[in-house]
Amino acid sequence: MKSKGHKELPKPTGRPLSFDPHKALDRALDVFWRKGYDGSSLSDLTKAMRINRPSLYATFGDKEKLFRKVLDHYAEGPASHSTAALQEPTSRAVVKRLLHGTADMLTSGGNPRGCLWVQGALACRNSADSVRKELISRRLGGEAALRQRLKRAIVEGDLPPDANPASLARYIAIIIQGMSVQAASGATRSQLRGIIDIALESWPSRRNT
Amino acid sequence: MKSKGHKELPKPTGRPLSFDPHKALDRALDVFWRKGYDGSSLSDLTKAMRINRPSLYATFGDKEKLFRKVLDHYAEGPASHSTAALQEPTSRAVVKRLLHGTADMLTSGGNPRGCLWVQGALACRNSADSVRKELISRRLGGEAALRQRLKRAIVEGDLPPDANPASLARYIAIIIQGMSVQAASGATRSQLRGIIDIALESWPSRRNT
DNA sequence: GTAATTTCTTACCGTGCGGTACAGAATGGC
DNA sequence: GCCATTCTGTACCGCACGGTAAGAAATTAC
Repeated sequence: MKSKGHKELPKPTGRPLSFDPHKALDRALDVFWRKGYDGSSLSDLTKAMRINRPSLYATFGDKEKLFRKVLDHYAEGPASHSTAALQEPTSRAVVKRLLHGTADMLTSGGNPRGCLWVQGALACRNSADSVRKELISRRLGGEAALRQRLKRAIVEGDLPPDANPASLARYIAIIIQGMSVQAASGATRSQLRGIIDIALESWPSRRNT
Repeated sequence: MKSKGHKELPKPTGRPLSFDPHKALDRALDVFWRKGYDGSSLSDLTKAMRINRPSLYATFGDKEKLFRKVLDHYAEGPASHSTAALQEPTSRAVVKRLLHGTADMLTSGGNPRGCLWVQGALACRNSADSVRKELISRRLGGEAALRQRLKRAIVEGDLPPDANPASLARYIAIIIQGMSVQAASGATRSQLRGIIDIALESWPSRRNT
């Protein structure tokens, strides 16, 4: 590998791209989100992205690499609330924002129903096994980040010292993933909010934040 | 349709079946459970069922009809705890048995990880749209049964009169479906039990059952 | 035995899949 | 102009899919 310069735009010779890769990724996200990994065929993708098949291959690699890039795009876009929520001051505020942000995203009119991380992971055929593992690892990663945040909350006195960060984080993860399934079944935003209220009743906290 | 006798075994002429349809259904359940609807090919199925393809077609109809029969088989077998749990005397006992029964099933060594109703419903391609709807309807049916049971609990004074049966049933459904996703991600039985303990802390009840 | 009936075996059909070869079109360098 | 370089469009490849036609094999009825 050569050392790359600061932002070297190395005189792009040759025929220029006729599409915006960022927009194309957006449209690919929409397809994968709606249909899952296996359910999205290359024809679906190229049609939505308004790109020919060899262009897709040249720009993004094969289908699986495109999917991974879409996952990054998803984490930075529609799912960005899940990382942003960790910065709330108290654990209760973190969890509250996490759950409400998820419920809003799951039932936003412009988005497909459900969560890409959950939709894509299940019911994939064997050939997509690495994709399944990737999604599992991303879900576990989010859960681990929350667990770390809850540990900090204990140190800060925000959660009681005998609280179990691992179980609590897993509990929240289950709520999120369950809401995703419910949203795919047609649950409305207010219904999800009703569930969040119940789920938060058992949240341990020293303050009534 | 002619009126059928009590157990008429109407002298089966012709070549007899060389397999047990019940066992074959068992093996088909295993395949669908592990791989989902779309992920299970006819070759996977016939290989596991030890049946030739035309035999499958003659006995069970096409792939979708076989899947529906497998769903019934699943409801009567591995998932039978979910209907049995409704007969517990108190709402708390119902929910407790429901959740623990699910956790046990999800992490039973002999079973595939996860829940057939959840695994199969998501990430299916368009062609299997009717299958997706069938699974959604079965999940909503289970939720409705629990809701009715909780309404009865209010009448019986087992739940406070201001409890919301619809939200509570949905809350439990979310826990179940979330556990299914977690089990597919590798969660262990004791981890799931830890979550159940947290989830039940917010359960309203007049007795400490 | 022979006919009738039902199941089993093999081999195949059309379709859509993910991925690619190849030639033509659009740019920069000179 | 004219080359090198890069992208686009079409048409194709091998493969696995769900589903089926046709005849051989196994049983009962008589």
